[in-house]
Order: sequence, then structure tokens, then C-alpha cells
Amino acid sequence: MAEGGAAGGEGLLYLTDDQLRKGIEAMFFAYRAFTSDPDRILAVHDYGRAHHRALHFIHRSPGTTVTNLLAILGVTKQSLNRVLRTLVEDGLVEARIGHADRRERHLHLTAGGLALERQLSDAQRARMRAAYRAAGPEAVAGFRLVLEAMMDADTRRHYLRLRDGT
Amino acid sequence: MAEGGAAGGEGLLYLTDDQLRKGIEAMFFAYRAFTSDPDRILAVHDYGRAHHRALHFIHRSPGTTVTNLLAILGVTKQSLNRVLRTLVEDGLVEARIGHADRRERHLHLTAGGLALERQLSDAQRARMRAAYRAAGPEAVAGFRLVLEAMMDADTRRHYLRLRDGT
DNA sequence: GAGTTTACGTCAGCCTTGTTGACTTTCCAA
DNA sequence: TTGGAAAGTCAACAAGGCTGACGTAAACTC
Repeated sequence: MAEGGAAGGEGLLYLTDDQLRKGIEAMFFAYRAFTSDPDRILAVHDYGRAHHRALHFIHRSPGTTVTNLLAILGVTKQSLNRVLRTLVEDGLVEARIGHADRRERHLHLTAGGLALERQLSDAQRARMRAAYRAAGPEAVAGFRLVLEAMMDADTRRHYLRLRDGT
Repeated sequence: MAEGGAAGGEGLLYLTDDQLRKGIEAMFFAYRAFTSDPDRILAVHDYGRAHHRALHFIHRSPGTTVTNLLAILGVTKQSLNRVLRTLVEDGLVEARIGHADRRERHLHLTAGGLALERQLSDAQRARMRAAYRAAGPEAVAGFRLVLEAMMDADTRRHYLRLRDGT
């Protein structure tokens, strides 16, 4: 509790437990919608959300290494490897041995990988665009501010590095 | 594509593909943080996210039926049933047979269920409160607006019914 | 040059939580 | 009163997290 309920009295009504609860529920329902369009496309190709995440971040940072991707995704290498292996086998991702350090695998999307990534992100952007347009630019700024404030410090570092040029 | 890239020219720069992509990534990273605190608590008790969701919505709508909960959570009844069964076995949830319709099960939290729900929502609210406070009231209003615009129409109905008194 | 560390891959096995299919009990309407 | 629909349960399978152990090659360090 500590500070819910009656609220300080000034302009802090947006911090009441009730307001926070609405935010929590909004987050839950919106995230489900957010993932639903890609999920439908992925199901057709017999892939899952994990494949989408890999495709997305390889697309964002072509040539990234496996270790790098692990830090961004926050999963174990065994988990990522399973997904990566199927993507390489299916010819959507290419894992090139590093020049300077031959232990590294630099990940790139193939033409096929780019095509699927495009299909997925088009769907996701379409929903986001509709929501942005409906809410307006000031709302969008606030949306981003709150989400960024919600991240862990470590995660925010990854996010900001991606957000502002690689 | 359709309208990304150069943008119409007016004040539509917030709808560029680049801006949308940042929103998408913010959503991904923030949601992970959003679920991390409850996840830690749940792990201690040997429960998962699905248990949290059930506890949350039973708390919100005491006496709700299984079918009702199904519509809100958007999973199959078999999936929900498994979670519900463990919660009932562990004495966190009580499933009372319906008066009017004996096929129905009306769900209630026990004292133990209320305690765990409180612990989980306290943790989740703490993070949300910190983010709200950091971003400020105008940002919070925008945050909610965008999330609501992102939901499917059906989901939004459930959300609004919960948002404005039961 | 030997030993340690790093990057990556893999096998095995576990858990949660989603799925479909088949089934019982209960209610209601023809 | 009977047949269909609705509410809920049991069984089995798959995706994708996880841990732990182990292997290999390359790089680094002393």
C-alpha cells in the first residue's frame, strides 16, 4: 500500500492504486493484441514468437553475434540455439564465421529471411500505426516515456543503443 | 510500407516506420520488465504467469465463472482448468457450485489466495508507480490512450467493463 | 609453449502453458 | 422426454523456456 487510496491530495491522483491497476490491465490486454498479428503469420510457417524475435533483432543489427543476441533477448543459449538452428536450416538466416575472431558467428538474414521479417513487421507496424494515429502525437510521446521508465536499467541500455543509431 | 519513410510532410513524423519500430521495441522490452517482478515471486511458490492471471481476474471479479474467465484470458478451458485445479488444490481459490445453474463454478479467492494476489500486485504496482512518477501525468494519459487503441475491439470491451466499475 | 578463458554448439531432461480430442454432467427447449 | 448445447474435466501432445554437463576451436596470458 504505502501511498494508494486517498492519494497525497495535490495532483497525484494518477498514482492511486486504482489508476495503476488500470495501467496494468491495459498493458496485459494491449500486449496480447500486439503479438497476435505476427503470431498468426508465424503459425502458417510453423514458427513461434521466439523465431520472430531472432529475425527482428538480426534484421536490426546485421552481423551481430550469438552472444550479443543472447544479451538482448535475455534467454539461454540453448534456447536461442534451437531457434537459430531451424532458421539456418530453413535458409532464413546465415551464420558467417568471424574475420577477426573465428570463434564468432555473425548473423545475417538471407533474402528469404528478409521477406518473412518484412511480412511480420509490416503486420506489427500496421497495428501500431493505427493506434498511434488514433491516439495522436502527444499520447505517443507519453506512451514511449512510460514504457522506457518501466524497463530495467540494463535492458534500457540495450534499448537506447538500438533506438539511437546502432 | 504505404506511408512510412518521408512522411506526408505535415505533423505526421510520429507515424514514420522508424518511430513505429521504436514503439514496437519499447513494448517488447517494457513488457518483459513488467512481468519480471511477479515472475520472481511466482517461482518461489512454484507457480507460473498463468496462475497470476487467474488470481488477478478472480480478485477483480469475485464470483466470476470459469466461462467468464475464459473470455477474458483468451485461452482454452483446458488450459485454464489445469491452472485453476492447482490453485483449488492448494487452497488459494474456492470453486462454488452455482445456485441457479449447477453447471457453473463461481470462483473466489481464499485468505491465502488474497495474500498471494496482494503480494504479486504490490510488486507490479511498485514498478508501475515508479514509471508513472518518472514520466508524469500527461505521459500516463498518453500511455493509456495508445494501449487502449492497440487492443482488438473484443478485448477492449472486456477491458472497459473492468476499467469502469464491474 | 602450456594453461586458461571465451564463443559457440549439443545432448539430455525438466516445467509451464498453450493446443486438440473425447468425455460427463447439467440445463433447457422442442 | 429426449436431444442438443453448455460447463467443466481428463488425457496427451508441442513449443519454448530452463538447468546441467560436456566438447571444440580459437584467442589470450603468463
